[in-house]
Amino acid sequence: MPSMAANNLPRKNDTCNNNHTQSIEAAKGDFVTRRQRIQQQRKSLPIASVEKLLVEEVRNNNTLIVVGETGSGKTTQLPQYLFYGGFCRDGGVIGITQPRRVAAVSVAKRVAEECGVALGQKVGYAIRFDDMTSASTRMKYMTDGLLLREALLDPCLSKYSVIIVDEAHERTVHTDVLLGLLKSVQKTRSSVSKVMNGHAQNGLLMGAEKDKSFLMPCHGKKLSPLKLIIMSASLDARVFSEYFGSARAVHVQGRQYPVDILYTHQPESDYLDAALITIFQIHLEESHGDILVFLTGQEEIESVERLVHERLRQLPEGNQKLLTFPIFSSLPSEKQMKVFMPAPPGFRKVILATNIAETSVTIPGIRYVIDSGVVKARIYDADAGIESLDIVKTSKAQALQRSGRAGREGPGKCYRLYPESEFDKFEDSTTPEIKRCDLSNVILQLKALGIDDIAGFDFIDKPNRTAIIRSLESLFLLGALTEESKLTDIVGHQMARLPLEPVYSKALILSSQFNCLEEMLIVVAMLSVESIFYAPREKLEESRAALRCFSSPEGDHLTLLNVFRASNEFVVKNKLTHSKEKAEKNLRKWCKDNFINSRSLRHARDVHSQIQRNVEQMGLRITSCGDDMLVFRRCLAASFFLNAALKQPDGMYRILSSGLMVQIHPSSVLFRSKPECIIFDKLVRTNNNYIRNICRIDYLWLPELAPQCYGLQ
DNA sequence: GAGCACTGC
Repeated sequence: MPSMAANNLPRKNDTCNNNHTQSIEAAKGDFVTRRQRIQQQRKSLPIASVEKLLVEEVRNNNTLIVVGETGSGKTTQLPQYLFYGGFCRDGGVIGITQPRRVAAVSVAKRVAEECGVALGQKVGYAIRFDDMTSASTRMKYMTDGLLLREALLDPCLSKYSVIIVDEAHERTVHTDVLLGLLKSVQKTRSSVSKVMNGHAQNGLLMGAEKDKSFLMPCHGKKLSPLKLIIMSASLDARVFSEYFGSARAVHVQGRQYPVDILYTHQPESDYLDAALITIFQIHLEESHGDILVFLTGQEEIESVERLVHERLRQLPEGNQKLLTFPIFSSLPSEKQMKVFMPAPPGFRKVILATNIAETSVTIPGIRYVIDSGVVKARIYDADAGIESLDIVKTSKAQALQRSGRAGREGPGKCYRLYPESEFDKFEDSTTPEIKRCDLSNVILQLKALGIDDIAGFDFIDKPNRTAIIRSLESLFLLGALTEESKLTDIVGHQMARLPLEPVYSKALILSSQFNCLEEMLIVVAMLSVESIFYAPREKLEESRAALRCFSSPEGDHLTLLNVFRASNEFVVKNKLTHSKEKAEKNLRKWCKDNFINSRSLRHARDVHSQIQRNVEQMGLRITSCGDDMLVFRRCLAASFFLNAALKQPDGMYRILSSGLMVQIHPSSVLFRSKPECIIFDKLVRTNNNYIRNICRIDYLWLPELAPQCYGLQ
């Protein structure tokens, strides 16, 4: 194989440096020892002892549950075992799904290195905006959401011989939908291959009669049965095993150092104060090692940070060697990166984190964990149709995950700020997301896959019936579904194809008729990402002044449009005179000066180019309304009519479709001016019912533009 | 007068 020779040579960024001072021979030597070291590490992983068993189990069973704790090596090793076990013969691909992008990328990189191949060849990854795969890719790491999207184009997932769903215990909405889909695909593919193998040549696919929708695209193709592996870190494999018809489960040992769990004797009335006391108790009495504190949000993190600094000043100078680092998702990435820097000699780090540090971010050097026992979680009230962020108790699994963060590099200690009796009352695991979110998108996807009976779909956990009905109604009002709840011919299919929330897709489709698709692409991209503006407490005034430069009296949508256009102008100018790297660096500086989160803006620019390609492929005409913002606002009203609200005498707003009383969020540019009639993007209940991203509209537009909702009866 | 965490062709 010609590629083998190339694969044995060191690659860029590997061991060969670019200035040619190192001889090829020396580089080869380094490379060999590095390869040997990797092979040794692989062999010492707990999973290595069961390689043969696992390959046999997969060969003999179509579905297998693999339970492996942290450090077992399951994610990196199992795909390689199966590859060398012959599961990619005939060109089949092993797909491995992850709930998070970073995991898909970093694991793929590691496995490519272990295999000694360039990333994107035998081993690759695919995530939104970034596809590192090729025709020769046989082990493909990806996000579970991406595989769901792939299923829209190829409902039988025909290129995959094996699909491994990793981190299934997290039970994200994507994982749950994927499990249902895979179960169905597996059934279909078994029946197709049985037929193809000559059991019944009369064309009647009896066993799969129920799954008609999946059969059609598979029909006529010779497909091998799909091997399915569900990997979970939870100790309880029963749920998955039962769901897949008593599938076999294999347990693989983890590799974790012991963590001492300490509880309080009494319940703490104030966990922030308890956290503070515990931080200093560890700092003054325990040996070296960094501290990770789990809190619920930015506000708590910032207040604990202030309190630590205050108390530190009261200590003798020798005891002041303690540094705090906050980390939460909306923190700009430069600041997030600081948690990874080792503390200066003699100093101890305290990391104050949200649950971002539970799974998404692994910080080295942690020996002590302080667990508040609470988390801010999304709750969905299906009856009222409101999402809220509530502080709730963690589950047992979550508490275990948190304490595990202390035992990654050596024995550790976890201080739970609650009594053991309290822990015993925690739920075993966190409620699956599908039971606590809006289902419009899930339903649209399933409908596009030909699954019409949503309530009858074989979910591992059935979503709330009211939530299903509510979403069906709103999809009907948006024109995606017919009265019989079938996907509508053009609009419904177009909406399912766009990787956006249904109401945003609707806005894009409508805007091409209103001649403002250019503006809507920008606004939808900006609404799709995390908060664009960054307002640190210590620079509140400056950040407000920066926002005023962009703000529009018509509302937040047009303000976002102004930000995107200003940034784009800056980018275009910069591209002419600077290298790509320099231009990107300059854009980050521009963002910082304007109190804009550069990560969010970059994300919005990625979404923008993706959905621009999408609408072009659909044949929509991209035209601009120029300065005629009235047209644009009318288009917003025609799309977001379910989110229209009227001002009340007391300054509150009443949502016309539900009657719910809400307030404009203080971050809105219309917080003070309070127009008579508005549409909003999102409603989230925190301390109040807050609506975010507001645009001024005319009340009289509603019966004209959304007669299905506001028409005269 | 205030922002859990992820994610998508």
